[in-house]
Amino acid sequence: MKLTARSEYALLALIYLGRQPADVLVSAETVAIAQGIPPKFLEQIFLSLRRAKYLRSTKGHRGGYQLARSPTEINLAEVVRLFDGALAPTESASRHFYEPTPIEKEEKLLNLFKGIRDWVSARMEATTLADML
Amino acid sequence: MKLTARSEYALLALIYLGRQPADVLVSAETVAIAQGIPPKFLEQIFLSLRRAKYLRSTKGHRGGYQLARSPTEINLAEVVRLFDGALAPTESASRHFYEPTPIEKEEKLLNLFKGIRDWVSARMEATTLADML
DNA sequence: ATAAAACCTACCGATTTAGTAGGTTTTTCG
DNA sequence: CGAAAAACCTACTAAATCGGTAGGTTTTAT
Repeated sequence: MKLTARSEYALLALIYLGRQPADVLVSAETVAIAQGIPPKFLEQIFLSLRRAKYLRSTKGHRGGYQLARSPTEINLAEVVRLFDGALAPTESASRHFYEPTPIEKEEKLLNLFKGIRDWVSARMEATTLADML
Repeated sequence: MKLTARSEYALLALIYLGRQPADVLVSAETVAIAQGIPPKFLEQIFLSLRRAKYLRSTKGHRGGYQLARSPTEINLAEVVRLFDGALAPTESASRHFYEPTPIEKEEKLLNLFKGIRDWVSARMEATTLADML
């Protein structure tokens, strides 16, 4: 029931970048210091964010990062999923894969958790980076 | 964003016990087999559930467990918290305790997560074991 | 040429998780 | 009375995950 530091940091960094004018490049180092994130750790996170097309990067001296999409087109659910995987409160698979997993036989419990997952997903999908600026 | 096996198993076991007539004793072993839970692991879980007053136990031959409260008086939020701790999606403390943690400076983000936590809590507090039977 | 930046991969220590193991006590039943 | 069945309790452990760190390489502006 908890986010990892990775997704928290990713969100904080995206928020910071979202506040910059669209054409400005900011180094990972700068963002790290501004948001209180371990610099080398943020580098890794930015690598993932770039590969997932949330960021564009420019190499070399005076290079840096900028958002690759408008803040209104980045929803928080996607970002969190990128780092933490599914938003569901129960796995209900992976282990016990050979036979119907115990919880899956308890329909009401399963539906409760599905309902929660759906609500949380919907809530976070409806929230964009723009809402956080 | 995920429950541990402990709370899943606890819920499954409670559901099973909730389905028994109120005065029947069931051994941990029986519940374990019925719900597909590793028996010795379930023993530990039952120990916690008894200490937290969800279960009553009777020792010795023909002994076993039974619910200590009516299914309508056991809400799922409490059970999950017993094993997994708080339901909040972000810790936002513990680390960084010396200075205002980065996420706490981002009010909007923080409020989003508080809102989610509150909704999930409310939902699970409103759901009782009786609803799962 | 140098410095600043992104890029990339490997590693690592601590914590948490999901159990197992192995005993002790208590109680009922034959 | 003795055996079996049950709860009780504590310690251990193997594996995964988490939160980083380290240390290099490549690219580019100045």
